[in-house]
Amino acid sequence: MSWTDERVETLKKMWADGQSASQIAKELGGVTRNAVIGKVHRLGLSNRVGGIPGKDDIEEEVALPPLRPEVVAKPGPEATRAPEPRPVPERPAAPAAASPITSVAPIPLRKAIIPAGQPLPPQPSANEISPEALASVREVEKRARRLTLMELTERTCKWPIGDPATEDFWFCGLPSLPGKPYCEAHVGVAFQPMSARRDRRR
DNA sequence: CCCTGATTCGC
DNA sequence: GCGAATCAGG
Repeated sequence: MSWTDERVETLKKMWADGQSASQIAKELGGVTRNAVIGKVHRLGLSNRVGGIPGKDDIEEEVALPPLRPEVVAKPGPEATRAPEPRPVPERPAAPAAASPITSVAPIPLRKAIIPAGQPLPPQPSANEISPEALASVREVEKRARRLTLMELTERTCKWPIGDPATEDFWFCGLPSLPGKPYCEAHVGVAFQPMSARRDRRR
């Protein structure tokens, strides 16, 4: 595979959108994440500064020695770094999600987290969940890995637990079922046959 | 162990 | 220019 204009386009778009190199590599196909990263650097759209700059952006080598004017005015053949104040792709500040059990808030997990085609975490009311599944879920949640949003991968359960408005919030994080966004227990409450829902519903 | 981006360097 | 290998880190 080669970097056709179209593929580069996809790369740029996804990178700007905050997708990881490996995700982009999967999407494109025929390339590894290394290839993607390499290309990203060559394209000069590397430093994908996204969130809080942290503290120090100025580094020793460039910032320390006050150069004389003539020295400064004469950049080498390869001294052009695009100052480019890039617009930061909006970050999902915090998922305005709530526990599926205790609340009915929507969950804006963006596509960067949930693979295409996956349904968003449902918000079943308590009376739509079988007592068995409910008990099972609560048991599992005690053993949840308590991952943060950033720690989620395609293989971790993305079921939100707790109140996102507080520190008392995390994601299940247990191994997700292959092809599913949740672990076994959470899949149990997330995916229910229509018939079962109808029977249980009032 | 899963993952992330960054860098190097032979091709 | 390309990207595998490697590095450094969460």
